[in-house]
Amino acid sequence: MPKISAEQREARREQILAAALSCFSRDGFHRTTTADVVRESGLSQGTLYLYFKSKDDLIAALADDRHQREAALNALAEHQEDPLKSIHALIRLYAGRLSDPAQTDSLRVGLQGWAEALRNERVRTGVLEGVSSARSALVRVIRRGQRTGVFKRGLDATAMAQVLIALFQGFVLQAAWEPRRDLEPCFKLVDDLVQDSLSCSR
Amino acid sequence: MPKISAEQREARREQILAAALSCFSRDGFHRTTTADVVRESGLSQGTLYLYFKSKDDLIAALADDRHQREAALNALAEHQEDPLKSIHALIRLYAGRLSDPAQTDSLRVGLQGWAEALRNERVRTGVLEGVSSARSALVRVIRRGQRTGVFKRGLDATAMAQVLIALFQGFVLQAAWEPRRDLEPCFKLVDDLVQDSLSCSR
DNA sequence: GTCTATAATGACGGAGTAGTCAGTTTCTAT
DNA sequence: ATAGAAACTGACTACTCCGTCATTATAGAC
Repeated sequence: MPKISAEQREARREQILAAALSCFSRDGFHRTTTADVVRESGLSQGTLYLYFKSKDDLIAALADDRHQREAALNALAEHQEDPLKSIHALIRLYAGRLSDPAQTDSLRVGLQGWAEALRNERVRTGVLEGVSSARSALVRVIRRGQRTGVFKRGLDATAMAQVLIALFQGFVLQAAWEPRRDLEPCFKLVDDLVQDSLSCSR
Repeated sequence: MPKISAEQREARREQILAAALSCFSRDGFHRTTTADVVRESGLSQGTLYLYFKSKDDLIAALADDRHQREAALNALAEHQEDPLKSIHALIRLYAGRLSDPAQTDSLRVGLQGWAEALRNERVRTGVLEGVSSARSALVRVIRRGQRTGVFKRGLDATAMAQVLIALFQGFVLQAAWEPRRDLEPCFKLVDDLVQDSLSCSR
């Protein structure tokens, strides 16, 4: 029989992941040593390897966690009645994340992950799946708006979704580089642009 | 007296930088060893250190190079007469870069650099200066358009510039992750959106 | 309390890497 | 030719880091 409960086990895991997030945010994946993570977590070298197969596995686990959370968020915003409200809700949601000091570590590590996606197949798959599912969600919202006559018909929904995603990704970069920078005017402008370009009511 | 001319010296330097770009694109900054760069360049371990102080210095030099080139590009597009044409030219310029197979290494390494900017002060400064100068260039173009009455007056030029930059940055990510993906519909859409939201002619 | 399986520990080995430097080659001036 | 300086070489060093494993600690069964 297990010496610790499943909850305790999960808590240990989270403890390591939290330590790793903090270290990775500070020093990046590659300049962070497993010893750093161990020190930050308060555990021991060996224990790390009871919970993760390798350092790469730890990185991938962080990425998985992140994408799971993101998917949940996106799903949340999608289920508004008014399609225009859905999109505005998404914009507000991301705007909030970018300016929330509690999420800077996550932002910074996310950016590291984007670079890592170029070489690490598992991270790459996660990122692309994340983008792709966000895109389909947006496309569904836009198409629904077009069907119900709230949005202009002529618009290329896929392209529009992709543009919105690129926009958010760019803001993530800028927020990660300069947490102080106020992106609020930009979000305001995007709100207006979306209104103008999507909505039939001018 | 020097044994080789300044041109030869510069050529050697470029030779190393080219090798580094190729290696970094393939394996990332941190999984690339100096031995890799040396092998790819056809020189020797010691020679690398005759041209660069350290591996970090090599990375920073690549970043500097890049930003120099980018600044030149931006300046080029800025000096169109018609402000709207300036912006469209910039869009086409970036669109071209993203789909040019000869530039994938540069794209991929650029993304690495964006992550590196979080920790490496010199890279960070370069990136921020690059963004900032692109932004001011865009702002100048937009303001000029507003003065001459081609663009809507009410618009927040700074926010608009920042939005455009975020957009491009997002496209860079997507192009780096999926070189196959056709972003053309997106650029088309951006063209139209810019037209709609900036221009007074509808 | 004792026994056993599970969990945790941390010192260590082996692999790999950045940067150096004593020696070699090559260019130029004379 | 030859000297001497500049450029180049590559084996080597000192160091770091990941992952292991023999050992120790601990929780629960009885």
